[in-house]
Amino acid sequence: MASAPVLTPRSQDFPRWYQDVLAKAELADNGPVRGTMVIRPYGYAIWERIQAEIDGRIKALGVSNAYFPLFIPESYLHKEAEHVEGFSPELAVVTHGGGKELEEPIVVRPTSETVINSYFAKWIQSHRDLPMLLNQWANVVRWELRPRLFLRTTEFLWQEGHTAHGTEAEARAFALRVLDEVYRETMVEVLAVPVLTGRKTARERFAGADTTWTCEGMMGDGKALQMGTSHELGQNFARVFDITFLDETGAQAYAWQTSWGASTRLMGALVMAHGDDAGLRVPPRLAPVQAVVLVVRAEEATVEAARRVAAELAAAGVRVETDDKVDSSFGRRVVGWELKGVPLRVEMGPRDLAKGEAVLVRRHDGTKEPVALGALVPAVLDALEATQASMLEEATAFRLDRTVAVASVEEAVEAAAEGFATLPLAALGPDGETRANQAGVSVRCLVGPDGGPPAAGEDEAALVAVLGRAY
RNA sequence: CGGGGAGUAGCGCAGCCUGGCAGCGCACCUGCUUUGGGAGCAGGAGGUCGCGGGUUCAAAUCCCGCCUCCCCGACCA
Repeated sequence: MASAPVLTPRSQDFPRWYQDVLAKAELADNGPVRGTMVIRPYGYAIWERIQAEIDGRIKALGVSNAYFPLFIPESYLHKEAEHVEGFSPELAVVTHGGGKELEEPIVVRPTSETVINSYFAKWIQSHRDLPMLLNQWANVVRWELRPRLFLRTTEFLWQEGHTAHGTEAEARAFALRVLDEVYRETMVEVLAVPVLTGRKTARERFAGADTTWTCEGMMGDGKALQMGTSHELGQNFARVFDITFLDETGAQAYAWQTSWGASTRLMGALVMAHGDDAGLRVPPRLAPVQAVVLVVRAEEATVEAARRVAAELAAAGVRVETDDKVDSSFGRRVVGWELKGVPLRVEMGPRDLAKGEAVLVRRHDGTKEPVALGALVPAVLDALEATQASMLEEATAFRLDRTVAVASVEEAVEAAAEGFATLPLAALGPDGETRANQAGVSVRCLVGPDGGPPAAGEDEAALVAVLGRAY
């Protein structure tokens, strides 16, 4: 029974396909105010899983969660020159409260360096107070010119980590640990997105940072997405917020700081890195629902058997749901679960039961296999593992296939139409970045000769620039 | 902010040129038959035609002004 495609085909119109997926997988809707977003229950369930994975890794580094206010005195933003310059154009400012005009305008946080550091100044007195390692889960507001659900919304959810250290070396090491052990690991191991990690150029780095480290993913259309950043703030904020401490020798010193964040943009990355023409595909380690037990027909024995199977799977640690909504047709329900990207379906009908089997269907590649009921639990566990691995392999192969080593900016611009271009930093030259930018291509990050983040003291001439079009 | 599209039922659209009962597909409700890849038939419900003004006996349609959304670009997590 042929029918119209469920979604706009990805190859036909990628942005349209993206929006179709968000709508039909019930991830998000536009909010009533331009650029705002409603995250629907299924989308939020995925976000909560992302949060849990990131939060656990943050805490493993010894960081504690805290919460700072949404409102920031405007004057705070002005203390750090580059910071205010970077964020001023996109601030939402509150000028009235309680029916009266405010004496000092209040800014809705675009990020929280300023408030948090004003408290760090209070809390840090001695080298014994260091390192101070805090994180908060919060919403922030940036008045973006061109909003796009999950990728660039006026209000978005994220975590922002803020730390203070006694030495530059310690701060740098911490920023890099976050980049690797929190972000890269979550993105690669959980989201199955093989991100590149590297350093931002001066032009691309965070407003107020000395160095910005980034995770860059390749989306299904070959464009790059910045999925998380970790900044070395040097002593820039310490100087303006007066974060000083007495070191072991009794000398007064400014703290060295980092900040780092990852946001609901990761939801966009998930869709664009793994989605296909049938909808979303969620990697098993991330999926809020890893398997759905699908009752084909409404027969009592089938429903009972399905419930039993679901209970066994749940007992084995699988996040499982039972679909016995047989007042919808089988085909409709299948399409619904495919749109949502649930990794596995266990289909159970009277024919299967007669044989003592169920049909195990993998969303990742569409393969179906009959499995004896007694062997279902291990089969599901295996299929989840295999799917996770295949998704990462597939995304990695895609990125490699779309990455070209080039020798000039012109070649890089050409290659960026399809994906990434790698260009020796020496060949980029002093004005190469500008020329690439004019062609709609940016330097996503600088990597060392081995492809990872450049090591401390690495010869700049040996670095490689990764260029691409970006979201 | 520059360029390009579009606002008509929950979603997708036709109608507009040439003014004359506001329509189609999907979704929704009821009933029956169905259910192994978006079921079929029958009967229903649902509308400030983006907003404001103007022309006219009469405006979704013509005129003026405004607003919003989407896509491409510059900015960004």
